[in-house]
Amino acid sequence: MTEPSGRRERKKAATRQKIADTALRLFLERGYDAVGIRDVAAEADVAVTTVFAHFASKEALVFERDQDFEQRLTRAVTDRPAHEPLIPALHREIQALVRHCTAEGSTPVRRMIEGSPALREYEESMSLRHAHALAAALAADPHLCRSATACRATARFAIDAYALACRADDPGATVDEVFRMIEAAWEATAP
Amino acid sequence: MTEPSGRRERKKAATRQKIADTALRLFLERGYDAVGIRDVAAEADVAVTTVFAHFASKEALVFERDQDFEQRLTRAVTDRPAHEPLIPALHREIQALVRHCTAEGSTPVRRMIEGSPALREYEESMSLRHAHALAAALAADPHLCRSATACRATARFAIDAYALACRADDPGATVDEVFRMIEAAWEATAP
DNA sequence: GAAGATAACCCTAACGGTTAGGGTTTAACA
DNA sequence: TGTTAAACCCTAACCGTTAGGGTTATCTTC
Repeated sequence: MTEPSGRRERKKAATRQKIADTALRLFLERGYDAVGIRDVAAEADVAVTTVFAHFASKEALVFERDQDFEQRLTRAVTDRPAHEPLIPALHREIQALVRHCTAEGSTPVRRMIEGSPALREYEESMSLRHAHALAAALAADPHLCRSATACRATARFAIDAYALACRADDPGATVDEVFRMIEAAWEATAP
Repeated sequence: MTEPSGRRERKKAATRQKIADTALRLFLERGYDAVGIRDVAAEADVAVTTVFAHFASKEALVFERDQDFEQRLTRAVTDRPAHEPLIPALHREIQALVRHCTAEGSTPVRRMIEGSPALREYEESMSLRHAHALAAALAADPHLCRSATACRATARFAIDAYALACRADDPGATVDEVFRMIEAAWEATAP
């Protein structure tokens, strides 16, 4: 996003990118479990320790792109036009995120994730973090006078909608249907 | 549950119990991360391979008791009195499960789980499995004519209620509040 | 009761993700 | 220009987990 100015930062970003690209390529070529961290490091021509200096775990190599997920979610709430109701704004953003995750080129990656228990678990734990962040954003919104429980539940429901839709036959329709439920649930908590 | 008849089965069950007890004791004494599988095995006086013959992973040692969770959930749906509405039955069972998980003696275990990312992740992935099973039970119920999406979403919402309540200040009230939302969401899917 | 069959267990060695420790280069900057 | 610190490297290890192959105790069948 932000252009790195110094040579050092540029080189660092290049190294990171090379590792991520190499890893994803090898994973897709040979399968996630059949590729070791040592393979990735060798192919990217860096030391194993360098891989872990850029990525917290082997699984993180796969989800490299999804860093802004959390930010997009919370901003959909905090940056929405004044007086716009919450649920439609959330609905729209989740819809967009689902489209991004079910786009044409993402299919092999999704299949890989679904095929590896470790990756599924990792994705799920990311979702938990996202739900926490979203719940905090909801609780902080001055226009929404709801209990902490209502905020936390709604945040998890929204993440559920995303998770279900990414695996559904008709992702768009799934988001819409689950958000009809979320809308009703949210209304039921009106003070 | 079922009394093992032969000596072999009794000895096997005893070994399993000894491993689980030893593990939980050591974990609580020294902290989950500070205790290795080799420590548990040595203290329980068995081989490391024996530990993994009884438990699929280190994390599974902690959740040894919660095997019937899934069965209780699905049975709350399938075995409920004819014509009893779904949501109250689910509500009641989740309430009971939460009480079980927040009971007096469970506090140190909960603190340990919350303190270890590995355990939190494992618990979350168990929850996913439970949600799958519950969704299947809902989809199979002839009295509930709802879409697969509605069943899956409701199942996840119910699991969310459990997860939120286990970590809440007032677990009972949290279950009640979230189930008011779930009730509304479920009604919104009526055909 | 003796003779297999087999379940439960043991040991050793290894694999793969991950980290600690400590060294070298190179961009950044005073 | 010299100093600092970030990025990187190597080696060796830790830890969860599994494979391979052996020993003992229980079960079963004759």
